Amino acid sequence: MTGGERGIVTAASPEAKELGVTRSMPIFQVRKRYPQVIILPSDYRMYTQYAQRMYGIVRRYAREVEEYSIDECFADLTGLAEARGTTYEALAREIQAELMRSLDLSFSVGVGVNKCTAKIASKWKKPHGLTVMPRSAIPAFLAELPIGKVWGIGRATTMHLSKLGIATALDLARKDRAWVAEHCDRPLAEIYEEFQGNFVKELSGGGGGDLASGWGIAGGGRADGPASIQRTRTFHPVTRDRAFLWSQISYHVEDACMRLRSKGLVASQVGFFLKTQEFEYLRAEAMIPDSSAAPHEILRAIEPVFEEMWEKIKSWEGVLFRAAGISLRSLSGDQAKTNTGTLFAAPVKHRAATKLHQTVDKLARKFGKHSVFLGSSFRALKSDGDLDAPTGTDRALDVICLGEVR
DNA sequence: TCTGGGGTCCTAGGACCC
DNA sequence: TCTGGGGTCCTAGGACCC
Repeated sequence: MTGGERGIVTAASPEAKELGVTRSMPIFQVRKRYPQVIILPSDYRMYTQYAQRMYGIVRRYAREVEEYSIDECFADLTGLAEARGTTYEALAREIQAELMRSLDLSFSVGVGVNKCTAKIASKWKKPHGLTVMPRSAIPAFLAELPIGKVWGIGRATTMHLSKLGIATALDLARKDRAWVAEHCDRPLAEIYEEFQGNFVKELSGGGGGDLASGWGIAGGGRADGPASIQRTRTFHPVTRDRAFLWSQISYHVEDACMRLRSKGLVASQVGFFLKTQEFEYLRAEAMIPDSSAAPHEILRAIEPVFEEMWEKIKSWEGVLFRAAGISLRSLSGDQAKTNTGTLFAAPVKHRAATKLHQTVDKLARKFGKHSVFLGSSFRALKSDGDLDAPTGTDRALDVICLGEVR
């Protein structure tokens, strides 16, 4: 199983699952109850490389491939079996064999007439299963499937449906459209349509769909770039130390900006939140003047809003926080990369900032992520264990703008 | 299930306008 | 404005996924 670096299980092998290891189980519990389980840190860079190779192989067969997650993709095979004078099952088997041969990993493959049924089919037999669900066989599969196991139906919807007497996927599929219109929201209505054998959920990036595959672990990314970049972290013990919380936010902003720059993007909106001990969220948003990927500019935008939130918090006795996070939204390509900036931006200053961040990014690659950071992030890094408090042998220079440099 | 982190999409209702 | 009706846009937050 993996997740050793985080303290909870990220992914577990079939053997570990067999023993009783589940996702998000605390590592200390695994150690105690199943000492024979091998615990590894997650290696997302490696998984990402494998995922890219997986997409590449599937693309050799299908014209349309959606990179759904770090370990799954959807592929549109429409028409391909006929064109090759074979069956969809044989075609799927060929792709699966090629994946296993090239990557030396196990793959589960499902074939269906739309994404929903293909997803069900791909999970039907694991690991290295291959399941074909023709339109005529859909009801037989759905009859055995608890509604809560369907892709897109979570706890809340399961509860809602259970009150309406729906227990299996087939119970839902058997309803008529008038009933669906009355009791279901759009996502659920789409699932219903796919249960009828219709093709409703497009592959992202266009096309149609026929095959889903999945395997144990593995990093993907949308072709059209992310819609948001988030950073969050839980800390313990819980706290209501303002400086500490601000430092967490600063740290996350820096981190997210680094990611942003590595993708050549800038953000024009930022949201942040504090999560209380009781799992309640306090959220706020700010606009970033002149879309930016510079942490100090984004922090400047957040600061007054944070201040406002803090005024409220001050009056709440005994409220403690367990996590903080930020989210960069409204992302777009960095214009400064292609021209000299907007009419009203200050081009000289902007270039200077770009140069500064190129240097920061270079240092991060060379010496590690947080070799240079904003002074406001210092406390978060310290608590992180990434960094010890300054000692006699360390040097800490206070540099304007950058903060502390060690 | 005492509960991690990084994402996406949908929707109710407020703000604003005519 | 002792005051109707309807449209669009935006945002906060819910729900879900891996």
